[in-house]
Amino acid sequence: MNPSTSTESSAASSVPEQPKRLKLISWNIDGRNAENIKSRTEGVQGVIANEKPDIVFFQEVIPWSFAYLKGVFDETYECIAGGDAGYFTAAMVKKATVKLHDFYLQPFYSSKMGRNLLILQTEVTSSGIPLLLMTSHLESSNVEGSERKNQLKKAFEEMKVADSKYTVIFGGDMNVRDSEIVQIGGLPEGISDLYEVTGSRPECYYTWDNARNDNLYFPQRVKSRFRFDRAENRYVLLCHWRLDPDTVLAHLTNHE
Amino acid sequence: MNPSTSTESSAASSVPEQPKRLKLISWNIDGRNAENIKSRTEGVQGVIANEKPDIVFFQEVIPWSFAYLKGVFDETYECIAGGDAGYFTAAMVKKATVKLHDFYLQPFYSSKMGRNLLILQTEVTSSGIPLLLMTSHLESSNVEGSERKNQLKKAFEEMKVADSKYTVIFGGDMNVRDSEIVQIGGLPEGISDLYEVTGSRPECYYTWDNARNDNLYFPQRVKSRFRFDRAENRYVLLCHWRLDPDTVLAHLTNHE
DNA sequence: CCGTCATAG
DNA sequence: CCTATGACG
Ligand SMILES: [Mg+2]
Ligand SMILES: [Mg+2]
Repeated sequence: MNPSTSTESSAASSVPEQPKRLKLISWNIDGRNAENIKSRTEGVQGVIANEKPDIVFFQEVIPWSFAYLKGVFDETYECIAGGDAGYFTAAMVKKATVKLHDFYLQPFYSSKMGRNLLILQTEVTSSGIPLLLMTSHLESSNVEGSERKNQLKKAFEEMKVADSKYTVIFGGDMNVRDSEIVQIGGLPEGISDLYEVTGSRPECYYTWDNARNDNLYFPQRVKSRFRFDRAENRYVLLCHWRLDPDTVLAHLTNHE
Repeated sequence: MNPSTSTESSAASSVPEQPKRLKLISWNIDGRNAENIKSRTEGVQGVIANEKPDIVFFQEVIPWSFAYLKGVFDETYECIAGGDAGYFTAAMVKKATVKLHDFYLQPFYSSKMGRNLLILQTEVTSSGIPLLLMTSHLESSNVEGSERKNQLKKAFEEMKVADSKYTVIFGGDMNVRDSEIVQIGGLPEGISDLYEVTGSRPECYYTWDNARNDNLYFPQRVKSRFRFDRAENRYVLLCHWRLDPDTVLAHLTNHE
């Protein structure tokens, strides 16, 4: 059991006075699956408590698990939910290091699954660096590729039009295939993928691996795996990232 | 009603003494549809008689229509069938201009639809230019993309390994999407697409258009269209092609 | 939230 | 030989 994307950043050399690091975790905690939801959520709590990330992006929290995690972390983190029924995204920012100024939702109007974009306007407290945080759980399943590509384009558009003061981080469960990125014309100018900019290390590639995670069982001879969970970055000042392969264990997220 | 791909070539300038032109037609004549099969096949006959192509690639001939067309054109064309049951491909080469030396089939072993590759070893009579002609009707339907891509790769391989004396033309109903070409890594080095090398004229793009051809009716609000029919070329001497938009009318092939 | 297949529109 | 949906492995 592990979050699917865990990264750390350091500030660019133009702000050398305090090489501040930020730790980011993105994690689909499989709220669509009721099985062991209590113990799995306790496991999530344990990882967050150990890792002490500055920023957390969740997908598939449910009302119960959001209340639980907010109950645990309310003193140390701002906890923001992207919905209040079914399953939805959430974001947590560590009060000690990141100042939350505002947050809002951008709906995906043609989503059949109630998906949206959760956006937080924040600031790195120590340096004053403005940070726009975005997370989403894009339309699931291969057959919804067309809707998903539209959602991804809208998210990229949101990154591009953000105030130029912001370093923008868009991370989450994008359910996206590499071929779909090609089909929408690749990443827009100025936006980079954290897996790629950290050297495309093979051990960090798969974030959803049906051979390593039995949370969802499909009776296939050859198991499927994808890089569904990603983080895209429009950087202004924060730019050195490191991807942690141990916490990129294939959505290991879902299962305890 | 029109063939989907009609092209003419002229010899490269290195053989200037006789700027020989060749006319090629590729045409899926919709033998999977029994409706009006007789009158539609007579329509095919009429177009071939008018256009007098040097080379014809057919897909979806059936035993009856092959016998009919061979009966009509046997004196002026070599008529080769790629099968003898159900529906299959066929090729015709005009005896007056193209010499047929041999022909053979390459099976697609994992085809669920009995598809294969029909290959003719020929020679342009006037110039002696060796010409390898290949046609196929690659696996149909969107969901068979994986099988179809394998078939296409095998066909490209066949083009690449052909004796270097040959100019190779592979034309037919490839049922292929542009994205699938990208997924197999694009056209191999040395192979070019006749639509592209003739300037990618938009009026020649769609060869299967459900809005312009009611042979197959689907109750969709927005009709689909694709460039299913293509011709790929590994040229040695023949290299100047012209695509005829009037005969590229969207598989108009199928319907009279 | 996989890949494959069948069916309806 | 389209797209959308749902069942099944
Ligand atoms: Mg899930
Ligand atoms: Mg057909």
